[in-house]
Amino acid sequence: MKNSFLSEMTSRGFLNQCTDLDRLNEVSNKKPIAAYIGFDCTAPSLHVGSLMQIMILRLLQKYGHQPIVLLGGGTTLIGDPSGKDSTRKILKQTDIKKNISSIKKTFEKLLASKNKKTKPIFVDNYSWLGKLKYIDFLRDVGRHFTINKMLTFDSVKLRLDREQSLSYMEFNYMILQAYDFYQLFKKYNCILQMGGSDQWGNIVSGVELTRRILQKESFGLTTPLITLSSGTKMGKTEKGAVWLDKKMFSPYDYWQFWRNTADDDVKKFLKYFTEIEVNILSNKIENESDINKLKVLLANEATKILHGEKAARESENTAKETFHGTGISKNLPEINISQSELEKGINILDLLSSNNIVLSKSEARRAIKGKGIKINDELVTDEKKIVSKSYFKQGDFIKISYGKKKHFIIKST
RNA sequence: GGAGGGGUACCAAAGCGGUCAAAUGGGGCGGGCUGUAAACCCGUUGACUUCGGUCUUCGAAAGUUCGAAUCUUUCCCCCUCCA
Repeated sequence: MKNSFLSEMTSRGFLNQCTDLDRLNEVSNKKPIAAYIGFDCTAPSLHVGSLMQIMILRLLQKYGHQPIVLLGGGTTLIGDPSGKDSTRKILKQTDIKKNISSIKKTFEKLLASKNKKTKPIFVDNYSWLGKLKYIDFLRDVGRHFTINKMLTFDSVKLRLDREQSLSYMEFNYMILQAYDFYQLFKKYNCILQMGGSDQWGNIVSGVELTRRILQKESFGLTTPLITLSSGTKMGKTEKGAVWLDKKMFSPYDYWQFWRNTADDDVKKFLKYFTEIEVNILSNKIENESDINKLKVLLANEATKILHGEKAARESENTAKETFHGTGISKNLPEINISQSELEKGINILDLLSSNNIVLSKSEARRAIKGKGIKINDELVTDEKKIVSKSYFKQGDFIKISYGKKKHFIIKST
């Protein structure tokens, strides 16, 4: 296979299943295509769970194809049952709208928009789903779906097998998603839908629907499920989900997330989440005996893609200073405390709890008992300790640490 | 519609009148070891505390009792079997 979109998809390990790989390769090598991936809008930000899909959109652009980003303003109202044990909470439309505009900003950072031919097209499926007329829809679209077949899809079958309820509303999800594909095919000549492996059923439905209504060929492709060596789901940290929006998850935390990748996942992640050429990458992996250097490489590259080169560099420096050097990085999260309060002195428990370093005073007490709190790298043993101006190191800040990885800087205002 | 089983902390699951802020396991957090890994070991895991205690919690509400997660009544919700 020559150097093409699909060849790189393969070499990076993004390929799980495709409706017709050879034919798609042929078509996509002949001329640029438009391809879409849909995203749920259940939260104001995407998280790393969607990152692989985003990397694929970038890859499309790299090879001159056009990505279509479908933000599911309509389908999020329903809730995709795929891969879920139970029905999710139903969101209000106003919240979904807010989520969409917030998520869109992230995409605008991640996808290049200079080149007219490859700049992303954003669509919200509410614009057509919201207009559907029930009877017409049943006649035009519903007739192409048989219950017999729908019952065989994993998203449905798994629920039924586990005796979890599946509402009629959710049962319709795959039809709506299929309809999305059909609409995008008509509007933008979009011939390919991609998604995670749990989307296979929904995607195939779309390919079939397009064929039945328009007698046109289209393709579906899924990515593998990311499995961690620990067996847990990717993207959870002590801080919760790893969000892509820096307001919800700071660039430094993001960098740390990648830096803390398990040994067995590093090589895989380098392929997935960096854009280093595959052969160069294999070379690096082979010649590097220190796995921690690879983790730093991963963290730098991944952070660069999302937050930019500067943020990546700063994060690396912050990490170096906090974990290796004796210095204190000014990039750590800051806590501002008024001059007058500092003059008076603040009890350590209050300081910790009122600045969200810990959730309660009880937790603060526990942390101190368990040797988890340090001020300027000195262990705090007395929960009655008063923090005042005299702790200011190098003149203008105090470093306060909870455990080995959570550090804060206190400044006076 | 009929019969039965159940709702306990982040999750799973014990407890079935006082010794229960609630066994145990998982997860989380902290410490040790190390490489900011993994595995392993230790501690901790409702809130407030002058460290004596105090307050709020076992689906919801009301009641019995000196005393309730545990007993009674009503309500809500889940599940299993039969129709």
